[in-house]
Amino acid sequence: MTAIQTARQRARAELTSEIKAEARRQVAEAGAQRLSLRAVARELGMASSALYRYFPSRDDLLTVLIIDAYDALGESAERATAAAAGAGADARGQWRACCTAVRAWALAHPHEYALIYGTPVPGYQAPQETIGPAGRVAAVLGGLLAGAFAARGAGPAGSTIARPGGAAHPQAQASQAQDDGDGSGPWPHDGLPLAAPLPPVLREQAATVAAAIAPGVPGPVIARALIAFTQLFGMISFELFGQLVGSADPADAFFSYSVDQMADFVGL
Amino acid sequence: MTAIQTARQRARAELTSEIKAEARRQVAEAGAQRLSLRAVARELGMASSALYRYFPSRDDLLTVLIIDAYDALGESAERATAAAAGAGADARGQWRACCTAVRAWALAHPHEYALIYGTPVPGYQAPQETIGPAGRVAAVLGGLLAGAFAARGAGPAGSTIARPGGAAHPQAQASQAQDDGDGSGPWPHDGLPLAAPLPPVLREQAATVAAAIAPGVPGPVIARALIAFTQLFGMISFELFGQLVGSADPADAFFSYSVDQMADFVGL
DNA sequence: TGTACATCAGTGAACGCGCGTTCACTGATGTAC
DNA sequence: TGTACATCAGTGAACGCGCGTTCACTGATGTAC
Repeated sequence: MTAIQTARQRARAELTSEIKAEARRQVAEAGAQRLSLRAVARELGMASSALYRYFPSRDDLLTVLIIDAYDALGESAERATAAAAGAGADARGQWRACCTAVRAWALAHPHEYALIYGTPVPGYQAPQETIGPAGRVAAVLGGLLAGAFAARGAGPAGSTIARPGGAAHPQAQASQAQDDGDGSGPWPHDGLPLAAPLPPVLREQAATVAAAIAPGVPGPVIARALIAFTQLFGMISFELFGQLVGSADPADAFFSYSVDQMADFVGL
Repeated sequence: MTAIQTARQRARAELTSEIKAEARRQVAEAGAQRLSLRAVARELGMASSALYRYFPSRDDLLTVLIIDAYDALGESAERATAAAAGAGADARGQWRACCTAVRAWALAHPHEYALIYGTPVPGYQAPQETIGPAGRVAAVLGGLLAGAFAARGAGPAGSTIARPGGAAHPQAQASQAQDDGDGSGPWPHDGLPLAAPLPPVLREQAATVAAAIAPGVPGPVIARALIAFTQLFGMISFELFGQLVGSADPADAFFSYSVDQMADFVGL
């Protein structure tokens, strides 16, 4: 158990990743349900039974691929967001960058996208380990909201990421996560009233989400962010799965427009 | 070819629908990819080869099930909307009824929902016949918008479906489908500016959609309706596919809130 | 009304395929003394 | 440093399964004269 790996350990690590790579290749090419241990083994020039030294079953291999896909998507979103921030983009610009990266990744890896956001494999139960990676995109967007909210709450002096046309409300204070009441606060909603107060159940769910990934953001904004989040993935799924044929296909313009509208919607 | 069916014709019609029913049962229970011609034949007590007298291939049987699923969902949405209208609901109430019916159907028939809105079966190409049934829900919502828009454009006298709190703009006229410019018109947007004019591609796509299912509704409203539409199905898919676990699950409150927000968003 | 023929439903065997997983085994690598 | 033993990777055959589809066939139903 030293830092120096034995030859065996190195070989094992290498083969493990070769198996994953080949499996990923098959999923990318033909979809998750066509993933076959025998085909992977064949391609790697080994007996199919040998794979069982590395993965206890097909489902376990699938789980690893799912985690990898979530991670790849999450990393792509994080990178794009950070790059936008580095280039001086405000919160809205970063939101755009994140959403655009998610779509770009999905278009580039449609079967891997389907693996994580499409129909779940029947009988397959996502294990605990997938939860973290699955939340990375949400964490990025939640972080953006939290950052923007904190900056605005701090007043004009701290409003480096305030939207050019957006009217900050300097009189308000930054709220905490439990301040998820009616959403009246420092948030410029582009004139859109956050009218409907959250029903109790949603209020608590929003508080949980806020505590996890968007501290300080009030409940109604979280609720809207959830709406924007489901819209984002709904739109991408529709595009990939052919549901936009006959309406917004090709979807570039619609996507771009939607992202803008949803950024308005959440108050960025 | 008379109206009177021969015994053969009656038997054929009956068996055809029995096959479909059994196939539907299997899909409902285990998902589309588990649908097996042999299992269907087994359950019906006949040789598997006999099915080929009724359906030329497994894919054709699947296509029929897909069409049936679209039709069942569409009919459910249409019924609920009509019932709401019959009960005196305004356009917004009908919109709610339609969305709620879609979700209810999806929750009651998760595998059939996945069959039509989940990951497409690899290699399967949806044939022309699916297009009509696939558009029924969209047609309902488009019709609601068109009706509401026409009523408001006609002024207060015709505003039988005007929203109680909604401010109609009596000075404006009902626009035609090609009046899809900046969205300034008789539409009360709850203070939300339809600021961003549509880019050319989206503008044309919106005009096509409007011409098909929502005549007279301006482009920006169509674009927002498309956003609401993708949000609706994105949210339902997330709920069914387990993506809301840890945030808005159970999703009843979130769903209801979202429908309200999106009704505001499209100006109902 | 009766007969000859065509149409069609349904059968059962077979083709050819691929899959996940298990198991007893060989031989190489690593480890403890 | 060398030896005895334990660990582990990989093999190849086999189990048991299910699938979609084809084909030659039998026998019943329908039709034309």
